[in-house]
Amino acid sequence: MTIYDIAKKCDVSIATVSRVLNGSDKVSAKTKEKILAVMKEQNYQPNPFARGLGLNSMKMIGVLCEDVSDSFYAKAISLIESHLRKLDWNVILSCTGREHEPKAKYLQFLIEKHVDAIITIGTPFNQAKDITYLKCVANKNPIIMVNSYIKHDNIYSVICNEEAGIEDIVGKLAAKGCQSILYLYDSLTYSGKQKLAGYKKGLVKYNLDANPLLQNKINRSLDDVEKIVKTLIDEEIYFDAIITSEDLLAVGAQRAVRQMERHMPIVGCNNSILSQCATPMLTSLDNQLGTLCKEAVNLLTKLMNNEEVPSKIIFPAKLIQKESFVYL
Amino acid sequence: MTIYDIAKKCDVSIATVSRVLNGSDKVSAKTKEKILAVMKEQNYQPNPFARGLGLNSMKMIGVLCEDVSDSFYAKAISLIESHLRKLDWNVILSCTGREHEPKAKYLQFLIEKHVDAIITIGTPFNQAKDITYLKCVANKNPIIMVNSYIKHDNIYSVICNEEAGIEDIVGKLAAKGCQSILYLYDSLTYSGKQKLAGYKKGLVKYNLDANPLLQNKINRSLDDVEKIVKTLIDEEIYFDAIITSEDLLAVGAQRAVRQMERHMPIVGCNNSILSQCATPMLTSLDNQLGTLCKEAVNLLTKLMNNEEVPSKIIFPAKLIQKESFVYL
DNA sequence: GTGAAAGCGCTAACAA
DNA sequence: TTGTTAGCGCTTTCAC
Repeated sequence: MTIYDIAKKCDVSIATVSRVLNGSDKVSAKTKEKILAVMKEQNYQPNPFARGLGLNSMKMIGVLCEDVSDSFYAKAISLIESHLRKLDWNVILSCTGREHEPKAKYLQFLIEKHVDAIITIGTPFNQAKDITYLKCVANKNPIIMVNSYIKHDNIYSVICNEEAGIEDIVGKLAAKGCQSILYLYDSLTYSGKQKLAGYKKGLVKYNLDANPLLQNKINRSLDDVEKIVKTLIDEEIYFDAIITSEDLLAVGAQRAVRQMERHMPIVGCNNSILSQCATPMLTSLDNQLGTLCKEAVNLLTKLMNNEEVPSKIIFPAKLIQKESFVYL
Repeated sequence: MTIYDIAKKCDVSIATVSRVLNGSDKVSAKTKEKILAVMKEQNYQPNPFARGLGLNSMKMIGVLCEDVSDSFYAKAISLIESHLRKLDWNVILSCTGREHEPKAKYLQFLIEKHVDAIITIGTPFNQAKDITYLKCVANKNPIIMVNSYIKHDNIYSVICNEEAGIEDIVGKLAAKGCQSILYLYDSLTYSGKQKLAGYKKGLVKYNLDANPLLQNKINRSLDDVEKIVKTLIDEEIYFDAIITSEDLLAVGAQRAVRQMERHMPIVGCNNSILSQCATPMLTSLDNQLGTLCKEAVNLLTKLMNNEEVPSKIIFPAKLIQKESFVYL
């Protein structure tokens, strides 16, 4: 079933059929109606490749992240996909994995498919070469980064002010009387850097213990985080509160602390389901992923309509206090 | 930069260029080399739409599930994407959501894009109309179901024998002396039905308490599961072990049980990260998702090569015993 | 408001 | 081994 068949059945030219297909107003109501009826009757579906050839678009958006199986990215993709779907856009997925290797190729895969735009979640690109390639891609395709930022033409960012969020938490903990806050993080993505910066700023601002042993970069693993917390306690490094860059780390930290029969406020980040599965439930900094993703799609829509859009949109983070904040 | 430009620069015809593009062996080494060199120099990339038009394929696989933000589906998509990526296939995503409404349209979206095949994860389609449409689609496009089963030509299933897995757990609990096992589940997907059947079979086989009040269908929500468990205890419905169809439910169940100061073995399903985040860590039935996804892609590859493949592949489930199994 | 026809960039059958 | 050419199914310009 092609446009020719429809045209023949309607006694019109393919041009006219094409016009109704593309919603042109230069078709008489009667003709349009007839054509639509036949299309429906024949269950006609335009060939997307042929359409793509002509329009140079198949209405596909490339979505790129490190790892969909991470609950944070998964949530983001879920939100983005559902928003895009409503607007008749399709999502084509590309995951780089967490290995430290060149990742430009994952962008390349999307470019090869001629996606209309690219949305990145988090910071899939960290190496200089990859970032150079990303900028190069941006010259042709709009790129929207959710929770990451690179200054360049045609790259747009929707981010959460996690720096201020963490700094604020430090302040709240200081107000509770905490002096030595342990900070555990697993990576220095854009978001990771913000949070670390917020922690450091907070230490200065509230005049807290700046012992460098209280800042630890570790693997994102329950075992590893439990081990380090226990070691620190064994070695009598004093701390009276914990902030982690990720809920999973907070889960492990809390478990270790309780096994060592200690009590202290513990705060994670992302406000994920993991924070609810821990006992007691973990207080967590919500980076407003829902808002970010919605705005990312919104921004994309505007870009496609050639409207002016800001290159950076920042939302505040929000502390979700749960059980793990009351212990001291 | 098109195939014509490359041809001109190489002083050959577009046919020859096309041949090297498609790895034909009917090109002299010298010509091939020259063409490849120019392609690289010009950074030529074939237009995927034009290619799609000719080959009727853009090497895209539609992946369909209810909800990527669910950790089980997220993991599956992650695995499938990475396997397909290695084979140069792209994933285009379609999520139906969990609302009870017609879902055929989400399949339709993929069909409209002329994907080469469809992989479903879990049971996105449950209503008769949707299943009819799915079967209809199968007449044109191969469909591979991960952890679901529909008998029909061109629909292939890769599943885990969760029925036997659950039945086995019931046996293990009986051996521990449990008499009344509470079973909590949230949905009757294919997998959900298998597990429930396994539970029931187990009750019969091991001659356990068949009180229907011990089988509860509930929402997938921590709050709801906690509520029901507490209510049952309050109402003095006796049970001395819990099995849930999902780790999340087990997390909530365990929390409720402990809050009521009871101890009993608790077992979840999916062996997800959630089971590790709970304290104590939850024993869980692993449905071998990694194996299923790998086999699904493997099967797909064979289908694309017109090799014979079985319509149903079954792997055994595996009980991962963690802390929550030792209490009694 | 409608039609004829020229692309879009590629594949593949057929010729040479 | 290579080239010529006719599609693939659609969009769009230009006439009418």
